[in-house]
Amino acid sequence: MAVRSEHSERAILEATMSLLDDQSSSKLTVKSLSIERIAKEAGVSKTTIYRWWPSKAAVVIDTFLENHIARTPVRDDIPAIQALKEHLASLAAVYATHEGNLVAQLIAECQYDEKTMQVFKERFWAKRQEATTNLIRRAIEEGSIRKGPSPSLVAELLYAPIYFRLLLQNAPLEREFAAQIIELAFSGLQIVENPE
Amino acid sequence: MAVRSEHSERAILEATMSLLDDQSSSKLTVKSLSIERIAKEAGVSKTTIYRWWPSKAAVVIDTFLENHIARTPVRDDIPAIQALKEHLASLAAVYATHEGNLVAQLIAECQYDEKTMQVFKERFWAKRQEATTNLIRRAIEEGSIRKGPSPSLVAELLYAPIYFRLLLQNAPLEREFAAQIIELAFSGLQIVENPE
Amino acid sequence: MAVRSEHSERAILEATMSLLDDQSSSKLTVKSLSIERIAKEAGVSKTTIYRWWPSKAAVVIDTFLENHIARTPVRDDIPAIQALKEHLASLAAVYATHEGNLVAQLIAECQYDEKTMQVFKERFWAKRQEATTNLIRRAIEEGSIRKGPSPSLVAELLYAPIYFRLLLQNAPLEREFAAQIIELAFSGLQIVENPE
Amino acid sequence: MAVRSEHSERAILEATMSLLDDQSSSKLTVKSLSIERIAKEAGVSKTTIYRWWPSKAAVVIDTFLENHIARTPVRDDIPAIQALKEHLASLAAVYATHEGNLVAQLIAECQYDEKTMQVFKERFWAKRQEATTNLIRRAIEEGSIRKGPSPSLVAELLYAPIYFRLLLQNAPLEREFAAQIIELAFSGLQIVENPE
DNA sequence: CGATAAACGAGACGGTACGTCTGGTCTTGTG
DNA sequence: CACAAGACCAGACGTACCGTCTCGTTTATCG
Repeated sequence: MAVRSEHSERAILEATMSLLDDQSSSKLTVKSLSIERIAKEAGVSKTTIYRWWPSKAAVVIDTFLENHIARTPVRDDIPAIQALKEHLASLAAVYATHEGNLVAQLIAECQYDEKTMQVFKERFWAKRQEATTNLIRRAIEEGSIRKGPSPSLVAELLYAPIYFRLLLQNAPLEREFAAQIIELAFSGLQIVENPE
Repeated sequence: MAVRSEHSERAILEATMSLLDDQSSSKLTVKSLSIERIAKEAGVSKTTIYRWWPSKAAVVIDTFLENHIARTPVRDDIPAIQALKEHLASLAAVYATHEGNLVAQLIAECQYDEKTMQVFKERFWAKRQEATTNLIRRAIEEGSIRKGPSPSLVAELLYAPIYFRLLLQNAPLEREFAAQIIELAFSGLQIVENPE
Repeated sequence: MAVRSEHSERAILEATMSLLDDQSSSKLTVKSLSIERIAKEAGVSKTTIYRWWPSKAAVVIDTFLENHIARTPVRDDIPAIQALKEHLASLAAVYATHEGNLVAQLIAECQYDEKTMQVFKERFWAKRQEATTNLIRRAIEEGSIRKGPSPSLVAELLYAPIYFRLLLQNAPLEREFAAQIIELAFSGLQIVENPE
Repeated sequence: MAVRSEHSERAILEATMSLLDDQSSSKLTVKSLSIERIAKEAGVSKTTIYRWWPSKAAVVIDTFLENHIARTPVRDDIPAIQALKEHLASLAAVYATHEGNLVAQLIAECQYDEKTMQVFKERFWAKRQEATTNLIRRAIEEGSIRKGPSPSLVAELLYAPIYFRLLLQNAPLEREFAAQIIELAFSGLQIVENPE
């Protein structure tokens, strides 16, 4: 009834991170990150990795996702509307880097494997969704967003374009994109009757 | 001066489609679809596939993407606002089926390979983007959307949530989702000053 | 620290032998013996073969060459001259069969690949050359061959015609051919002055 | 009723020769000389080659074999014994070069294909055998070789060692080797009883 | 001379095998 | 007795040639 070796775990996560960073420069991908490479780099046997993680993606998630969440926080010490703007802008900024690639590839990995999708949703999306929905709810309470629309729907309307660009690459992800989205979503598309 | 064999091409596309459909039920993926299998199924040599398609993804794109575009048309014989609603609703409906899975996996494949992304954008996205941007432009001209915002930005705001749900699966894709998005985007999030 | 699987090795050698024998009848060749076929026949993955043998020829050598050496022995329990005669005769006899074909094809294979030649020389020729040179040396010591000529040169003079016929097929290899060669080589071509 | 295009034939033979010479330096082989490559190099279609030659080896034979025969002639304007010595020495010299490699590889090719062997024997060996047997016969008539042994057997005894070294590479082929063989074959291995 | 039949270049085709790679499982011996 | 080391099966990868097979397009007699 031996127990997970702390040393091995650390070695594996560190090796994974180091490989992902090496690849940062040379434009390589999560796909090119094999369990064999991680094992070799970590000085650990493949068996050990397979024993504790169900898939390569799970290792990657453990390696950097929490980190990623920390780097794009949803602040609750400032007005909600401001927190929203900052958060979206920081998302756009971070996703424009190699880290964005990793997230995109992680999402890609999820399309192929139900279990990975599950893990991804539990470890990443659940937290995000909760935080952002709360943020919108707060914005409504603070009077920055009108009452009525469901907070989670609003969250989707605002967040989706960021991920859309991340994954479809129809245009580069820039900081201003976040502001444009917010502005457009706030003012709406409807023609407003001339009130004069 | 020989020329592409129509027979082979048809066999390849049909075999691919048949494999993708078989896999529909058994929950297999584009990833598990190998060129060798397509070749065998089509009674064709691998060489022939490699001669005409640069990658597995390209075959898949040829197999069903045009079809997919045809099945979710952007009509120009009806008012733009109505065409927009119908188009988004049909997208949501189609992406709720196995076909949605295929598109999602295709987008996933693109995250791993620059060339595939290129092909995907040329064969799929370019058409879509043009059609939808034109649609928004027409809606503005027809007076259904206020002047001002860039048509392509509007298109992104409206389309993104559909793909967001397709890829992140944070909630099921339903027909009504399209309507909700449109309604929200039109009315906007801003608190409107009391006009009277 | 795992180690070569005895089971796999045996399976591979047996499969190879069986394929070579099947081909014996239908006049097929070492060339038509692919690594893929051996792997399939042996129920083994290609990787395993490539792991332990550098080339197809190396597998074939391991499969039958030692056997071949054993079947055409150089005896040291009888007078050297007699051992020589028997050995050459048995060589001629064996090379007249399918086994001769295999040896010829192995030598052919060597012409195309330096490494294969190396392996062949180490595993086959080194042993043969040593044994035959020693045999000649013993014959000299026993007074059956005159002192003077280098034993290895003598060995070449006697052996070469056998391989010559094996490879050039200018005439069938028959048992008597060995005796003819020996007789001719012993008596020499020189005109001997009448001594009376 | 068109007829073999002289231009194509020349182009094919020249392309083959050029490829063989290119490969001379980089230690490549007849095996690596594909019909496709010859066709491309010659600016000719594969069909044309297949129409006139039954195999790659046949092309190679046409390309350089006659040339090779011309370069190692059996002279009949000098005493047979001297012609013999010169011929064997020139064989050894030529076979020590890249040309030797080509001959060796041609002989190798013959081991795999009955038809190629046939062509090789007709185009190369028949001529050689006739010439050399005649040479020995002449040597006997001139009194340089004792009467008795069959001329063709003598020819084999003398020639075989050259080809033996060419194909087995147990030692380098040097000019002196020819002389050593002749000397040994002439003096014989027998112990000569003290005559006086 | 104009018809016609062959030889031609081009190159697509179904195949076979190559040698490499990765994934995930199984085995062995060591600390 | 958990682990590293790594052998194992499986099977896809993309490439190279094979020999066969249309395709039009020259050529070059021969009727």
